[in-house]
Amino acid sequence: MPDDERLVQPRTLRGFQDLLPQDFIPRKAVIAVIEGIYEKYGYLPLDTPAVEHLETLLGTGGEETNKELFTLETPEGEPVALRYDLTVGFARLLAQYPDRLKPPFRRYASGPVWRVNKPGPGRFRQFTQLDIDAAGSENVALDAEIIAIMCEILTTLGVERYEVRVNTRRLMDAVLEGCGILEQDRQKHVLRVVDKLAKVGVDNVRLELGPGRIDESGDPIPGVGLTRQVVEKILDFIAVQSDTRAGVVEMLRGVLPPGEAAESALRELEELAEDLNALGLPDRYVKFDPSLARGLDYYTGPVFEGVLTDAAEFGSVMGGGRYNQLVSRFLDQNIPCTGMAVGLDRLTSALTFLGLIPALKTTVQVLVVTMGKVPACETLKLAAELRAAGIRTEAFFGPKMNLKSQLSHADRTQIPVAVLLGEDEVARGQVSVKDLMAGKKERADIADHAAYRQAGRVSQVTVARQAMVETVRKMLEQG
RNA sequence: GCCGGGGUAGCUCAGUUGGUCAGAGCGCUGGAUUGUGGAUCCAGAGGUCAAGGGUUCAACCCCCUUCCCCGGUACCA
Repeated sequence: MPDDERLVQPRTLRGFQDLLPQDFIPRKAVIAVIEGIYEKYGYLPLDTPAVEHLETLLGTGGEETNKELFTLETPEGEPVALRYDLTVGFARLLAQYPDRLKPPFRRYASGPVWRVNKPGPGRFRQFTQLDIDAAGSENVALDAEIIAIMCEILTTLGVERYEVRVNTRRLMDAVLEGCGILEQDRQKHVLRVVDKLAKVGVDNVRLELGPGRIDESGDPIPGVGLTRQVVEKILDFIAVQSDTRAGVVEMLRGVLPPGEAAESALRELEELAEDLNALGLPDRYVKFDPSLARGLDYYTGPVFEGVLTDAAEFGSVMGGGRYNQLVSRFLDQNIPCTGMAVGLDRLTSALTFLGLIPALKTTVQVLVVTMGKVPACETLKLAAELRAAGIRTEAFFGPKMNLKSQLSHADRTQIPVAVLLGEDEVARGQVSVKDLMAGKKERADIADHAAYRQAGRVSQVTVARQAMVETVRKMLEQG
């Protein structure tokens, strides 16, 4: 490392990541699949700014001062912040253009969001969400469709074993109300604890709902402080599980407190079950799970979350829910909405882990290389011809123009085909077309270097210029 | 935030009761090989041992402070 004070140390911010071609190429493929499915379900693309007024993100009273916000100041001194999801911007949009975005309205949006958290595995301060939202109806048929989208995404990406967990906030609301827990803070606390069930187990949840516990590191975790009786009631509720959605509904009847809130929550769940059946979503993929809570507290109805069974350590890779009150932050009249976002960074990490994403280092199909004194304009002409035929082509121009470094470049980046142009070829109006993948395979067993070089021209043909595009195309098809 | 483990070459790491301890592998560059990728062999470049302070005749090593990274936990509208 040069000891030079003028040099800036190259580095990224804590929780931010660079994506090199080998990371970004597979990622783009995933994005294309997901956005294609969004459009298939009638969602329209749009975009909103990364920066919003602080009050847009916080709500007017500034009631919640959230430490996860990346706050900034404009040059004019206005308090602003980076968006922490794409949903709030959508709600703002609905309120801002009531004449142009008339409900029902569906849109998808993709892009980076920012949260000030402690980075962990698959967890960053800047991460990318692919979001859909549907506005203008309270009908849970919309929620069912979104769940269908979640399934279709995972199926299309080749995931064989996954689970979309579904619940509705109204069930837990009814349980809490039945237990006499009415304060919002305590309700939120209970939801947080319940949501940890799968992670920490029922015994720890019992402790955290009651007196609290000491975790493995010796750190005390304060409990909600509920009585034993109430804790058991809640545990009975979240312990409900069944292989079928109908089974869960049936069991819930037994444990829910009597009353209108519980009745209507159950009716909502039943309706959702019917819609999910109508969409042909099997019980083994879409499950009702009363312990599912999710962090955001703008949710008011159904909530959902997708997990890859064989990559569960990556956490949920997509999730969402219904938020019927959020737009009323910006508008007198209320517009009910529901939505879902895919966490792209986690999803691609998990897919890579499962071996479902091919590790591509390049999108280049052909490298044009030269031997001897071949003028650059000859190279450019060849490359242009290949591109005109729709072939992704890189013309090699590097610090060293010897053949070894040119072919090494192709080998390193896994470019499948090379077009070789030497002085001989130029003189005869020919080119050499080389199948690099086949050549690699054929020479793999050669140990002696001289023999290796000798065999250099295997899997290589010399053809007339006019036949170049056709020859390249055939080679690419075979590969 | 809290608990624990770390920061030595581009990467992964070794190192010493404190005294030729500035090291290895991989990678990189050059050569063997001026029109054929890989492997091999040879050579070479690359370090203020995270930063600052302290103890000592002597510190990469011990102590203090700060920063950063990793794991767990908390938090995540």
